[in-house]
Amino acid sequence: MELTTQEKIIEAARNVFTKKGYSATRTRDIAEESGLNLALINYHFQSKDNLFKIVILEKFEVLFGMISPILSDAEISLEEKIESLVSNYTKLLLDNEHLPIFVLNELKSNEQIFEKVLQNARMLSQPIIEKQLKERGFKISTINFIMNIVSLTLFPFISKPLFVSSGLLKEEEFNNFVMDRKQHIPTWVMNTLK
Amino acid sequence: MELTTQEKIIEAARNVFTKKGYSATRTRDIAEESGLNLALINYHFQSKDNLFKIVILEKFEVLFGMISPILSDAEISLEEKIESLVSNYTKLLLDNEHLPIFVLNELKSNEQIFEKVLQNARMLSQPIIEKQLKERGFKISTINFIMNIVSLTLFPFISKPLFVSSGLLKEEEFNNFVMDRKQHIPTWVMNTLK
DNA sequence: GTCTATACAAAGATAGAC
DNA sequence: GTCTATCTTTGTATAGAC
Repeated sequence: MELTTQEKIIEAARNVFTKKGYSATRTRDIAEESGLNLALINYHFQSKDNLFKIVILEKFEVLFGMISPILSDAEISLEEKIESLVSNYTKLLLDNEHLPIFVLNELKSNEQIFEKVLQNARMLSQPIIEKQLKERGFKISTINFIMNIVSLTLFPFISKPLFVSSGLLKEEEFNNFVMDRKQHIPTWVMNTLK
Repeated sequence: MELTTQEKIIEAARNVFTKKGYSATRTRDIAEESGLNLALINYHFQSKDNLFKIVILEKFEVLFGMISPILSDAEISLEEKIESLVSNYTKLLLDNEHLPIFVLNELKSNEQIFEKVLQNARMLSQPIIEKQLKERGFKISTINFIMNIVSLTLFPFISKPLFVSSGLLKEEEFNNFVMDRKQHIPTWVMNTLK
């Protein structure tokens, strides 16, 4: 548990940025959270912006890096792909509730930051999925197939504050709610293919 | 087209807040956008915070106000309810792309602001839906039913920057993409009920 | 009601001692 | 590498002239 100063700053930045977003985060918050002096942030990372880029690219990778390896593996069946995605995302987001809205919100206003990552084109075209859908005689487009899986899995986390505040869902029921959905989503998605 | 100064400020505030969020918005941006003097914002609305509350509550109402009237109407069948929600949302969001991520992101950090609105409990419990689902012998819970409709409809707009940047979807195809989904979502949702 | 000018506070960045 | 103190910029709010 011997973190260097740089690692301490990054770890604190992860917490604060993810919770409050770029603009609402003050470098002073990060200094406090890390227990370090304010000046050290600029000493090690030059600017708030630099530090933010490191954090957001890392979070982006965590959130969307898993999609392509799973989808593009020809050895994995459609059913297993859905199960794997839903299961991995549910697990990830139960531990990182703010992650999707953070990344998607910042992506909206900072598309240029992500260009480099996205140029690696990890998500670009999914010929394997297309082939698997075709072989089974399913008419749905690849993009709709992916969109449906991700929508049904991620959106509950994004809209949690809404459903909780409205009383439709209780805070303490939420974990059970998404764990229950994890079981159903594969069936639901397969039913959209017929 | 004779807008009062107050209306001009609110209109400008709507644009800037929705696009950039609360923290990233400077009152100077709103003054510029409205073509009015900076001092007028405080004269008419006392503070940035006050102005923001007006805008966010209004947007919240626009975004989620339509759900309950549709769902709680016993005269509307399940199929028609889904079609109506999907259709209304698609239309609304095609003209207000930033709306859902804006509201959901701010809701995350400002739940207290919405308490008053949510206490009206327009979404609180949906006995009609429950009855309709039961009558038809569908086993799905009310909350999953609502969540699925909203997820499949709203998430594409929230994740648009991601899919566009990744190349999976082209900017100019997006409108057609969601219009096409509008046709399919009712069928998909009905298939989750069986 | 509206504007100019400015006060005041907060936040990012840096200089220089240790 | 780290800290204290400080500079500069930016953002919110207000005073006072018109």
